[in-house]
Amino acid sequence: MFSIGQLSKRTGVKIPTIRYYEQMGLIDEPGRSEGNQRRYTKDGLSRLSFIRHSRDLGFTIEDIRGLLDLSQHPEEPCNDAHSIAAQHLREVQSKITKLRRLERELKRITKCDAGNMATCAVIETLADHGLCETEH
Amino acid sequence: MFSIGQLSKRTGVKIPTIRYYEQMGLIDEPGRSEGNQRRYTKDGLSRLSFIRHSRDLGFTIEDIRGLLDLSQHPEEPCNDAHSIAAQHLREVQSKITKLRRLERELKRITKCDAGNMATCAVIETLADHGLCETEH
DNA sequence: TATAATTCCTCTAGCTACTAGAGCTTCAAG
DNA sequence: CTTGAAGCTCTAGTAGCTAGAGGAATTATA
Repeated sequence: MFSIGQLSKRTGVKIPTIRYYEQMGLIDEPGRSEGNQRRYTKDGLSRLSFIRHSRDLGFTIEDIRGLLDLSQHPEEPCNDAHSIAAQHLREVQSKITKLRRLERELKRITKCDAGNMATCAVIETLADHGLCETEH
Repeated sequence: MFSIGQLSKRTGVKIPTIRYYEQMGLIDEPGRSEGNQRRYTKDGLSRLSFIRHSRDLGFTIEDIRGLLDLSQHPEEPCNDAHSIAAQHLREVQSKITKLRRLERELKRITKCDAGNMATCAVIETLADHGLCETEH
């Protein structure tokens, strides 16, 4: 049996976040001590680790809800789990693409070495969209 | 003089967002028609374009507040504008790095072709952090 | 066993940057 | 002068937490 603090230390999930997940229905309401404090089992620990790990990989709460459901049915085919992960991969890739475009643009405008605002490439570019090299 | 709708069309910023920026103090309260509707000048238009463009480049509202302030002082040196942009560039680059790690991990786990949940790499990886290839 | 330090409880509100909707008023065209 | 589009204010909701108030329970030390 773990207290919420111990669970937090073992999983790296902050205490208020654990309570938040409980509220969102991602984890079951655990048992309570006589004094009404939460007491977790190993099952609770592994479920929370699953959630933590999924969040690290950037899955949304709703994705995780689905993945958790799916993981409860070991005999079923795992197409659904795959499509959630594959969809997420596409989102990640599209974010990367966008950020790389931003990076290029920011690199370009921060290269400016004008002395003052009036001729500063940063300010000038922001003021005038026409100076951008790429669409965004 | 533009109505809020015209301003919205010219800048691509949605109407409620324009009002939101006003509330946040990013743009000045514009004049009003006799019937209390907002009326914008060219100055308002260029300020909003500046904001729009900055948001496209991923600057936060607070960053933009700073950049707008700086752009009002054309005679001053532009070191501050640069450091805001350079800092933002670093943040973008760090996001890219993280996302690339995620991408690698997601690619790996979605390659799984197990038939069912019990042996599915997606579920298994999420359940057991030890199976990850990289830290995240 | 008494007390002190720590942890835990619930509840509410705040963060970013918007977006949506209700219910009402004004504007512009015909 | 009517009608439909556009505008007004205000409130609340989005994701995923985080912070703080005010109080109760648990654990460690004396």
